[in-house]
Amino acid sequence: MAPKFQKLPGTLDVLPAESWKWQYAEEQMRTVAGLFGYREIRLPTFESTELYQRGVGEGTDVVSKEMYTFEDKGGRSCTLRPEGTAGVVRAVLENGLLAASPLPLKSYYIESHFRYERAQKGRYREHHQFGIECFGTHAPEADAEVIAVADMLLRRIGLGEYASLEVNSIGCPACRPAYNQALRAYFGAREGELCDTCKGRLQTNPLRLLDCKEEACQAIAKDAPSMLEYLCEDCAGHFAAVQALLAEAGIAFVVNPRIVRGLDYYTNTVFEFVASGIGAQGTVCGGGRYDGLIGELGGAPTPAVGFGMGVERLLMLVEEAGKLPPAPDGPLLYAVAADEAGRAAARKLVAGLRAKGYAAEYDIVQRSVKAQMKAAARLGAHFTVVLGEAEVQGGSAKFKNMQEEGEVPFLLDSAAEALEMALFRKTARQFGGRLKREVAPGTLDPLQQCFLE
RNA sequence: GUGGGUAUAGCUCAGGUGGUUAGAGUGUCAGGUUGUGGCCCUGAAGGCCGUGGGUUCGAGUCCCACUACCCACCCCA
Repeated sequence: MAPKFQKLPGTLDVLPAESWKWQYAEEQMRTVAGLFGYREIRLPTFESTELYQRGVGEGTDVVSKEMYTFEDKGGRSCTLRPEGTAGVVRAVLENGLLAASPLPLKSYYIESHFRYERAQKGRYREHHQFGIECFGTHAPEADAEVIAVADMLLRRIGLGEYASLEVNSIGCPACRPAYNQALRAYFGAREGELCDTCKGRLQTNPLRLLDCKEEACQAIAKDAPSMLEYLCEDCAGHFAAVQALLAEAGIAFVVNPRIVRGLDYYTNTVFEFVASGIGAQGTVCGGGRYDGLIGELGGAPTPAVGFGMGVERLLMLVEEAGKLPPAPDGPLLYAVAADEAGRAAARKLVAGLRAKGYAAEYDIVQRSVKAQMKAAARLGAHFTVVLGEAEVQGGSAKFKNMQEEGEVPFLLDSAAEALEMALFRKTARQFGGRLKREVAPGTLDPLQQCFLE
């Protein structure tokens, strides 16, 4: 029975039952970004089409055939952002941030990107990306730091052994032309064996031949001259320094001379974190240096590095690896009402707990006691209490622990405080005294926090 | 843009060679226990079988088109 309205191809619903996974991932992203001093930037979802044409590059697939472009009522050509960097650069320049703030300028974002392409596992038309950008330094330490952010996030989220880092350098305007020349000479000699798209790219962008997935092309590319042999002195030194810094930081990597990025703005360092388990889309995170982009978009030439990380892909990997944390706790109390008097008492008790900052629920569908108990169990409530005429008269009720055995009588007037105490004890047992050292600051709620102090 | 596969209940799926009231499991709701969850039992609700054509006396079943989804290419996160 096809519903009247269905979501558009390549879009995704994140339903209430699983939104906590997204919140968890985003929380980790914000935490790690914060540890490295990156601050959030929030930008418009659409920009002028020209920004992307100039920024990402007319020759890229993203710009030439994947953009959601429309004309608004004022006759402007607008485009739903297909990637994050161009918009960040625009905002940084428009607001004069490079002049007004101390360098480096570090920012991060978590936002939707839109690309019109055929959806498949791990690839969507609207996908979410966590990205960071670091402006104003050409030092290799910046490259290493940007990579370290991605590495730390992947480790914290449980993917340390599942995603591997590949790095490369694609040179700068000083050394790239010579390399392109060498590639043309090498591939040109065997042009007949190349696939059609590669034949075309031979002139326009020979770098991309290295990236072709065609078997025949790969076989040829295997022995192609490496960019690394053509790097100018500056680029070679920079790349060597980046590698040394990564090694020093204990971040494992392999140099893969065949990684090239699909966006035109990259220079020097490029990198990808790749993993298996999300279909054919192995790249969870991709990025690199883009020293030419700011100038291209009208700013004073400024070096920059950054990366983008696919949130959907990240979550797929985390689930695949079985590294998701347990689902969040249910309410502290579900107050079951047996009659009208009990209903009023339940409302009061629940309101009191909520005011203290604890999740608590009662039945708002007027169901039977049994159905309310079922609802409480399904929600994962820690405690239930059945309230009716008798309890209201007597002023006390038995609170049932839903997760262990046992019923405890509490006075209704002080039930909220009693439940707080019960939660204290539970927390104490769960975490024990070593908690302080093992748990990162900010991951505990205020109650757990004060228990520790 | 290209190729392959799929489309039946909220979800996962059965429904040889076309035949009359379309099934299971699970989930939902209710009852068995007139005030107590998880196990068990019973019942109910929930389907113009993706959409539109065609073949046929008759189509969930065969044919065509469309659409969507899945997988892959391309590209990218």
